[in-house]
Amino acid sequence: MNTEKRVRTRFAPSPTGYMHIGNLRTAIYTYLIAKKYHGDFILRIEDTDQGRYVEGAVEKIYDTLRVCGLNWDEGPDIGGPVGPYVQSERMGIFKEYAEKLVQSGHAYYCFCTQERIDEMHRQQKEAKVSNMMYDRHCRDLPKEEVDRLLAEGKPYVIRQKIPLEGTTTFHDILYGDITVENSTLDDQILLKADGMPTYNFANVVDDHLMGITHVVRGNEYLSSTPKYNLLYEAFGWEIPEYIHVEHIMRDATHKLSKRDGDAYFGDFVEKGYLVPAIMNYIALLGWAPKGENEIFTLDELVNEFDISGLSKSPAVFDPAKMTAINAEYIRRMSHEDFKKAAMPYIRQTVKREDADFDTLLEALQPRTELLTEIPEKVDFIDAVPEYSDELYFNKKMKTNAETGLEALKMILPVLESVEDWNAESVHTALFAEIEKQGVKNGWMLWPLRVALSGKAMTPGGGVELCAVLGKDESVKRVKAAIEKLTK
RNA sequence: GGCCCGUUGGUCAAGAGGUUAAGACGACGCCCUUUCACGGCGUAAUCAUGGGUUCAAUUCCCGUACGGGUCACCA
Repeated sequence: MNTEKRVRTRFAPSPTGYMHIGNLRTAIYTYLIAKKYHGDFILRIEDTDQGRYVEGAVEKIYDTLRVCGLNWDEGPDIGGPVGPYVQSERMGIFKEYAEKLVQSGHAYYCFCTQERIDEMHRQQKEAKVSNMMYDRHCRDLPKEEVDRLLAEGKPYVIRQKIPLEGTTTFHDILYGDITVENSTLDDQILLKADGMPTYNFANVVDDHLMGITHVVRGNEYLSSTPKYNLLYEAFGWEIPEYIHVEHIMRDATHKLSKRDGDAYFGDFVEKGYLVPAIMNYIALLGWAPKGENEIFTLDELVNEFDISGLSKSPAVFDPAKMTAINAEYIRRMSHEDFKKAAMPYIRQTVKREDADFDTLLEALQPRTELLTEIPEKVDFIDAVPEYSDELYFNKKMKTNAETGLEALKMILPVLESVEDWNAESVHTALFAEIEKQGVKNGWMLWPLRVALSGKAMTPGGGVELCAVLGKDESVKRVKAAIEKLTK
């Protein structure tokens, strides 16, 4: 990769809705390349399609990029030396450059009506034309004719005049040289009838004017890149380095989709994924680090990232792997951070104030993969849910409702006798009793867990639950369980 | 359909003309453990396919299959 010049990359989304996860990944790679080489990361809004503009979408882009820590050095909101950074505010520029191209013979006015184009497409389809392109009807209109139509005020577009013969080769850092026959390239529209540029044109002009050195974008642009190169050549501009990244798939044949609720950044935040974990995982989808570590903060990624680790084939999104990474992030949180993150979820099902939340959080943290699992995990704290006596049966512990009753009757006086109530004192007292009775730990503690929680799986065992619930509540629950089993 | 791109375990993937073909997630098993986890240890599982080139190919070349992308006054 050529880094002689100051590296400048850009993320150029269209304000057409929410932030797609694939788009976000492109933003991450784009950011990383800029930062890795101490260059500039630029945000540009490509809103040249007046019809697709979505209210609030620009703010959504800002918000997402910000919470992800992908801070831009130049952009619509903060300005910069080569603004404006919103394409609709640059209309005059594009028209001027399109006309330059007409003058130099690399583009031409086209007065074809939409009806004529539609009819042409219809006929091409009927004739089963394999490569449907504009038929170049206006390509060689005499100058006088063009001037006359222009003077009449006839609507027009400006099309790129692709060479009829020869080939065009472009270079991609990942894919190497790619060559195509010019005869397969369409005389694409550069300037639309409404005076707005197409993406294909605006993109080239802006990337040049903004001094972009490395163009990072989705692989769907691979096939139009030869046309971009022809444009750069027509202008006599230096061609940037291209890095096309493959798509993220739901499975081998489908892209992530809106319908499955797995396409947007916000979907995952809602599902309880931590933002750094999402970033970490999607960075890994289509890119492999050199070493064996897989957990990286954004800053660490800046150092670790290397273009050579990018993949040329599509990657299937694996929710299980992202969950595992999320769990790793949760485990690595400090107690305080976890508390801050988890309490709102605990509060969804726990209203009481007198529980020992620190003990609960300690038990919860290594058992939590997704924050959204928490409410269900702690929903027994306010009150024991309805449960079946079957729960007392545990093959490994050799317990059942009968032995459970026996154990709980032993436990009750022990708990009542504990003075200074905490996990340690309860543990000491209970284990003394276990030894005294000569029973297995589980024989005594499994029923305690059930009695306290009405669940087979809880954050922590009987001892921790005692500590969490407090003496009065624990004793009360054990008594209630004895009563329930006695009936 | 034309053109372009791709194909290493279930998934993400490293890798190199000669390797026991990494690692992670997942699965399974064992250990630890008062459950579930966490942690530890281990097992199974991969070079799409047919031809070349070569002493040697999963690695290089060609074809085939499969998959993806693109063929808009959308980006």
